[in-house]
Amino acid sequence: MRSHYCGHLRAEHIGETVTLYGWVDRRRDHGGVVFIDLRDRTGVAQIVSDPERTPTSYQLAESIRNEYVIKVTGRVSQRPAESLNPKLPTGEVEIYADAIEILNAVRKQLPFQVSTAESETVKEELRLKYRYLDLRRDRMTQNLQLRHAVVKAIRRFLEDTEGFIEVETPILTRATPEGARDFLLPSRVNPGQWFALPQSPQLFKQLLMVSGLDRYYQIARCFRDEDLRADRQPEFTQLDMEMSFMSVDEIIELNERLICHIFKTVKNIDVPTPFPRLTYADAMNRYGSDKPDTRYGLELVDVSNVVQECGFKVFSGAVKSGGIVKILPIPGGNDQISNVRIKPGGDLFNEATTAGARGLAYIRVRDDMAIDTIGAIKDNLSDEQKQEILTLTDAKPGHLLLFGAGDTATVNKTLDRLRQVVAKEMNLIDPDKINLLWVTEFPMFEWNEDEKRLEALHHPFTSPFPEDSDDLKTARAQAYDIVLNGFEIGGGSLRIYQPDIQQQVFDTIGLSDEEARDKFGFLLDAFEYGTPPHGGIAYGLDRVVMLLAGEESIRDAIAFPKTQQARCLLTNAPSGVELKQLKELHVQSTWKEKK
RNA sequence: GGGACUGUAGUUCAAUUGGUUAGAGCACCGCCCUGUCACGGCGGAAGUUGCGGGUUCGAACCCCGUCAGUCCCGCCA
Repeated sequence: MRSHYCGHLRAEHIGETVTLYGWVDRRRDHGGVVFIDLRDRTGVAQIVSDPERTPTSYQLAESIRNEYVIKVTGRVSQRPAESLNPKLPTGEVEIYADAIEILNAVRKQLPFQVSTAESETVKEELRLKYRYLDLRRDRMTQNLQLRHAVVKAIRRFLEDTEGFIEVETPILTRATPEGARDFLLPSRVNPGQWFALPQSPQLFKQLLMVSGLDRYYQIARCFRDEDLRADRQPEFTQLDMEMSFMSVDEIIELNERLICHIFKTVKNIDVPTPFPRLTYADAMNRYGSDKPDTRYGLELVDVSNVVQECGFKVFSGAVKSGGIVKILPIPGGNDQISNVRIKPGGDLFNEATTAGARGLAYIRVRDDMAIDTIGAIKDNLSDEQKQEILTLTDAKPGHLLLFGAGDTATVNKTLDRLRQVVAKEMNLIDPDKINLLWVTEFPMFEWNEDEKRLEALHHPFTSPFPEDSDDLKTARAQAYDIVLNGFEIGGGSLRIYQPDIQQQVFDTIGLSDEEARDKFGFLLDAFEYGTPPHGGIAYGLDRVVMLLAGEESIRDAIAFPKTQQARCLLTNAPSGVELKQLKELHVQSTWKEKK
């Protein structure tokens, strides 16, 4: 006799006597024959119990109600071709039960139905409160299994074929001055001092390179105390990697093989290599985004040069004050998108203003190539200028051209959003398409207007291009992001390994010597002891799983996620604590309970 | 911190747009049927319309506040 857990029953077991465990989803008793649909993970296994042979089962039929956890012992059989009911499918695997034992009962009325199509639309609030039932649903079970398959593929590839080892790094660590807000934990033993939860194992993995562990990886939990989004959780999992003595090309090549291995193992999909590469400058120019979705076209066209001297102040003024004017050309958009939607109050107009745009100018190309447009363009642009715009955008009859004018960042952001909305609406996205690309040559720094200083775009340990070292402020970083269908799924860089360059970077972002010494002294010290050139990458594992599972929320790739208010509805965390605990931790609560 | 959407029976939704006793499917309970697999038939129970105010002869519907969930902006090296 063999034992099987629910889901392990297969056709090759026919004829065997087995013991099967599982949840009973539904019960039908028909004249003493007990039919139980036993959920397995690939379909429905069926238990048939014949009262003529097994009177105990018949009595059971009277007592089974609702859902139960059961143990069934019986013979695996195949439904015969000459079924009593000709409507029924034949050849199904089912169990002829000798004994059914109830192991545990299920409460009479579940908070929501687990097994019907309707359960797909249950309010998320309920799903999260009863997450253990939600995870019983096939879709969520499959997501967790997919996640496991991804992690397993990663481990197999990195450990067995590439010689990486996994090293765990501390969860209780130091607060970092740059980057996201830290989760802080008071130290009981060290009054007034605080641990921080790691935003990533960044510094530890660099130190591991100093230690000579030249191929490190970790499935690492990371924490960032920022507001949540559909693809952002405060607690998330990275695949974190770091390697010594490898060039950018070598790191990229290894990671392409890793990703191919994951796709092949998990989805049986062959992803062609090498992945396309776009520089940051090209990505911003052509798509207005550093994580463009290149499954469809709709590339942006810069017309700043055409309109910089035109009479329309919004256009010429934007260019003269250092900004740009760009166009999102939409083939067929003339018919698809009405003026109501582009003008104030329309959804596309709102989309644009949400991104920071002041308005949304447009040109419609008629069948005879004449144009319909707003008065300001009609009156203030010369025929030559209009013609040049049509030429640059490769406009054809039926095209709709949407304008963005203003500072570069706002224009790019506006047209990026519009591009995505339009692509979705016009069904330009092939859902089966997998589009992977590298974005490279990021700038080292970005101006932070609020703090009036330069900030590391990636992080302050990223190495600049050696040939750009004359002026670090405008230098490019040896950094790379990997983008899957418009989602940034990972990013990395070659790191700085020379103390003097690290010092220059700290200087550039305005980190004082004392502060640098205080926060990163250990790293600068370590660099004095022969640090190998190294670099690495980190992937957002939850996001990868979300995309592979075809989900639109990262929550569906995580077993126990938080709500947008960063709460766990299952455990109702966070919660208040005893005053005694706060005292031990030398923390005073200033929070007042609302009445 | 800000904007938008949602909240009605266990659950998914409806309620002719302010008008009688707030309805239906599934689930639940009872009886019947019995090779079911979204079984079928008959019957039943089930509601502080998230919560608190207000307007009105009258509120699920309008107004104010509040709570919760979702999406977005800010934020996320």
